[in-house]
Amino acid sequence: MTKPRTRIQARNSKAILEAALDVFSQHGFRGATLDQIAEVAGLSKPNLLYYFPSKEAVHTALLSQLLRTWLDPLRAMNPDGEPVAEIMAYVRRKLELSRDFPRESRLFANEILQGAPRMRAAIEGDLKTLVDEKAAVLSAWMDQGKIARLPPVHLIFSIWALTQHYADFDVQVRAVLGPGHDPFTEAGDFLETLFAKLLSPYLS
Amino acid sequence: MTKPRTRIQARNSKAILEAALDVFSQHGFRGATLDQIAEVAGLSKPNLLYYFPSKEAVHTALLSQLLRTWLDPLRAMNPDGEPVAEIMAYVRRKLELSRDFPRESRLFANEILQGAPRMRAAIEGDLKTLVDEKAAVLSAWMDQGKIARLPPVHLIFSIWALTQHYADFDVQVRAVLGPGHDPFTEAGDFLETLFAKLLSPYLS
DNA sequence: GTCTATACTCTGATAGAC
DNA sequence: GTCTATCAGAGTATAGAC
Repeated sequence: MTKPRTRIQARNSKAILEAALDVFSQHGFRGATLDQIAEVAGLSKPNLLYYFPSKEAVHTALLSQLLRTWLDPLRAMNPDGEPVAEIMAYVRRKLELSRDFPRESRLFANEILQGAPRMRAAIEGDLKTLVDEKAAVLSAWMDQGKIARLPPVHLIFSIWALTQHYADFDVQVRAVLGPGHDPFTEAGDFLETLFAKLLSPYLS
Repeated sequence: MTKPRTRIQARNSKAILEAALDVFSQHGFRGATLDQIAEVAGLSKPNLLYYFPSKEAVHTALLSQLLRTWLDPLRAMNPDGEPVAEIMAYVRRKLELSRDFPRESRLFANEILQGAPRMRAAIEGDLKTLVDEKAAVLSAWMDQGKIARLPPVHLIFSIWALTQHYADFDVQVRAVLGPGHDPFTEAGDFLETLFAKLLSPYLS
């Protein structure tokens, strides 16, 4: 079912992936059931299995889309741009992903928590390659004294950790903040301050 | 099986909780199976169910231990100590928890990812109370100009996010760093630099 | 293309022998 | 206290009518 040919196929395929995102992101691969996915999608279970040959296939379809979307903001970091502005823009885009696509973030988190059994190749391949490339860019900026000298890969980890936290631990964040708070707006301001100070090359 | 009375009971209870920690932390509640837990523990499934009445009970036993251990480092933050040193010590202890008890960290992460169905009360209660209390301490330190003015709760979130990332996303961290790295040692140095700069009250 | 019916396996839990 | 046997229900997947 890679290329939907009719309108009804397109609609059902989309409904299935949408439902699967709900269920897989909340319960992980093994905790998710086709019954639940089919119900959320508004289809019978056999009908779901007409569109995708197996549970595994549905999951794989979601994951293959995911990594691309997930890495786009990092890919967009321009080596020829102004260093601090480029990094800040990356932080902002990553936080927007957390805000607008929290289920995708949790799907990814679930996969990594489980030891990345279905993504290991992508992580050791595409992901590592891209990070290495961008770490080199960060290193060059540090050599030029444009930003503070820090271990570049850990700097990238810190951006991932801080932005994804607001999607993955949303329940905890909201419970602790209490009502009357907008987590993502507050996080945006906080992270801007944090990285402005961290990246500043002046002062220890 | 709250109070083991014989040596064999103590040993088996411990083996079950140990095995359950392995399995629940990797697959979440629904993804974990009693078969798997029993096998890892080296017991038959009925024998496991002699010690704990249900799957739920095993999980609950793990979680009730968890939150206490997890919050101890924050609880230990002393309002009468030297502010920067206290916060740094908290970061260090939290990172040590990630290094020494990664499965516990992932168990917690799984529970929150799933919407905290079995921990909501604890999070909205004990956890929130403690965070509110410590946020007040941080605010006082900011008022006294001892540390930079930042949203205190988000400062705490940032410590959680940055330290837990190295446990929860361990697979990704190691894959990206490649061989020949010690993630936790490097993280310790990096986070020390990060929070030193962030907390510094001087300079914007 | 979609549905009903169903095969077959896995999972949580119990009964009862030892 | 531990084991074998087993149950009822849920789980993935398939067959075949329409």
